[in-house]
Amino acid sequence: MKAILANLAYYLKRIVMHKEFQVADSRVTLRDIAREVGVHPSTISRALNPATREMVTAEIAERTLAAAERLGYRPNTFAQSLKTNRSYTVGVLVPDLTNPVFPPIIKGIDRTLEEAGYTVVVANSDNQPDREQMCLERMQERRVDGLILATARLEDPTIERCLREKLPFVLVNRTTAKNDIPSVVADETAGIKMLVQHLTDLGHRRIAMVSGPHHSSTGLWRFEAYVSALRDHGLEFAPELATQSDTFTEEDGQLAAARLLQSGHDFTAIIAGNDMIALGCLSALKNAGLKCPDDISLAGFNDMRFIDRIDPPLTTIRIPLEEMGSYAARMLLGDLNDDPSSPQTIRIVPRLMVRSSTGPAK
Amino acid sequence: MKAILANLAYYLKRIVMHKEFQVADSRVTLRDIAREVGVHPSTISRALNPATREMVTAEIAERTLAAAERLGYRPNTFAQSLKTNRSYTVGVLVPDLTNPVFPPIIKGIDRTLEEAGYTVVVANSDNQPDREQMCLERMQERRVDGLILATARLEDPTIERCLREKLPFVLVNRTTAKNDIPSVVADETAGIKMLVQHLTDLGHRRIAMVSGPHHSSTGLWRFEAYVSALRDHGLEFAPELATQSDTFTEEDGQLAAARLLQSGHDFTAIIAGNDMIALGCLSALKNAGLKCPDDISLAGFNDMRFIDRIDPPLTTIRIPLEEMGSYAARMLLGDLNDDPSSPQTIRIVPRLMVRSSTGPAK
DNA sequence: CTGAAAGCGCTAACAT
DNA sequence: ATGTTAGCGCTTTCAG
Repeated sequence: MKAILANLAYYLKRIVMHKEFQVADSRVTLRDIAREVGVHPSTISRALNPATREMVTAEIAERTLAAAERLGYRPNTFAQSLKTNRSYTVGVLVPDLTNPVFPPIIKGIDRTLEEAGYTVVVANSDNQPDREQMCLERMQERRVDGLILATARLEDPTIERCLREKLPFVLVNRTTAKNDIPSVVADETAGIKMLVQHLTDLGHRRIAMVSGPHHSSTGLWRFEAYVSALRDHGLEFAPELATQSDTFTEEDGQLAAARLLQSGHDFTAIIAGNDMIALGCLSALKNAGLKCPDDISLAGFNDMRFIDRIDPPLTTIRIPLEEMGSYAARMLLGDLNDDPSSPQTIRIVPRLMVRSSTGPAK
Repeated sequence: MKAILANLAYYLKRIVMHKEFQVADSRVTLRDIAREVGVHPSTISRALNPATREMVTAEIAERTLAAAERLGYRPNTFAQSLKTNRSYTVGVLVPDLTNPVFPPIIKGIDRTLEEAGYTVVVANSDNQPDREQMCLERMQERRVDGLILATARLEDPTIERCLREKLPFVLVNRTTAKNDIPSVVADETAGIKMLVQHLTDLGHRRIAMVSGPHHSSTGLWRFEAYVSALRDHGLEFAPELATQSDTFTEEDGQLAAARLLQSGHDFTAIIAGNDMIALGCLSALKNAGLKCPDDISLAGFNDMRFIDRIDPPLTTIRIPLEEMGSYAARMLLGDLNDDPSSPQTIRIVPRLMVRSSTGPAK
């Protein structure tokens, strides 16, 4: 009796659906396959899941797979997630998608995570801390299994929150002051050293810096590396030659460089906090009637796309961005699977790219 | 093959899923709030949903909201989606995230959809049709409510499939041959006309074109617009001056431009299918020992980021990319809400950006 | 090896 | 206005 009612309900459902969706959404469920194969839905579930497939007869497994294929079965991820409490979704938070540094990182993350069966959800914070929190909130609502943050500041409330809420997460590109969170970053010190070496080789002795904001690791550490690299070369650190850009953007880079130029101090080279800031420096130099590299040499950091096509092609430090993203993804996967061998931090060694924006000191 | 790939992803997922997972997730449910407030869970559900809030007493609504806040309640989207069959997720398919054209489009989409309560999932097809199908399959597994495709070719199996499966979707940037699908694209004809006008104003009579691949609307239509714009100016279309780049990349653009140059035909200007191809043309010109714009003028299309910083700054056609994305998102929202007033197609009028890559004809 | 049954957290039709 | 009830589709004990 019960079974009859159940069947009746089923057919009624089909009829209604036929009308509403016009076979649009062939919502095939386990039960449909079960009916086809002539076994219980839970058996179908077992047959479909490779991890439990051995529990069923080879013959049933085969017929199940065939029927699933034939009917165009697609597991309902909501039901799966509701049951297992796993979303197979990872959130990625970036400060600005239109900054060419991030797309390759995302690509690397996506590739690696996709292979592991995860879906990536990218969110743009537009460099605004409150938007960042909003994004995080949404990710939590979406019940992401983990997060990859490319937005880290040295003191970072978003990270504090992830820690507090015990969300598995890793950092990429930037890290925190304590650097105690799994992260994949470039070896900033090594990169800056290469740059200083390159410039001193060209005869530069008065090297200025327009660093990124010191609330981010890439801002502060590159600055500190600059100071110590100068010392290594027996050059004195002159505070008046060090300026800080408020953000990693062309605009603020230009402003900072303009301040530096207006100060009247002399120098023959500038190291910029990254390529974006370098672009700003270039504008400032142009406005001041200075030629690069004839009057002032200029170097950047990141080797972002197209930076070799600008005028003049920029000498910079290449970071394997896609690889960095891929590492971060693997690290997070290690986290999610409680793999203790997963490293706590990776520091990628960068490479000097010499181009035309640096030349002999005047 | 398609099915095998789809299944593979599924299996991989399942294997990992087998592992245990313990999260310190403060899983507050409706029942917890119900207990606090002293009413039935369904009342809480009604109080929490703005659309049904009027069904409950103001006092209970208030206490519910307070309790939800206090307990840190977060609705379980899986349960909601399972019940309502709505995921509030939209998929966006792009051919290449590292092409600077797409991030602004995505940004516009994201912004608009986020406001409407949707989450955006971006997938990268890397210009590979089979990867595109895989991405689509994943999106369907994720049960996206709709799709925005930036990958359209004139004849497009992915689009055919969306149509067949009755997935709500719109196109952005590119469209299909029949152009019968809701889409937001630039007015390619108007853009090319501006370019031809600009070049003829500068005295150019022999204008070549390195178009994008003719299997995409942006490739073919810009080419056709070029032919007809020449006619409008009383210039004869010379087939030997028209080359096609296999893809919208620097590399293929360079190859195509090199072919054009080696052909020995003379011309004084090149219109490139887009800015990426223009970059390739620039390389080809350089390799041929030709100076731009002194020997040959060059123009692109899209006005992508940084194209004004290259050497020489490129004359091109500006498309409001973020706006385009935003329009596409609104269009899809109209679709999802069965809004009949939602337009079927939007053609955005672009703007000529004159820079230094174009000059008087020799 | 397979079936039965429970239930993940939520919504919505129905009942009061 | 609120409670009751019945699932959404799946996984996973527990029986047999």
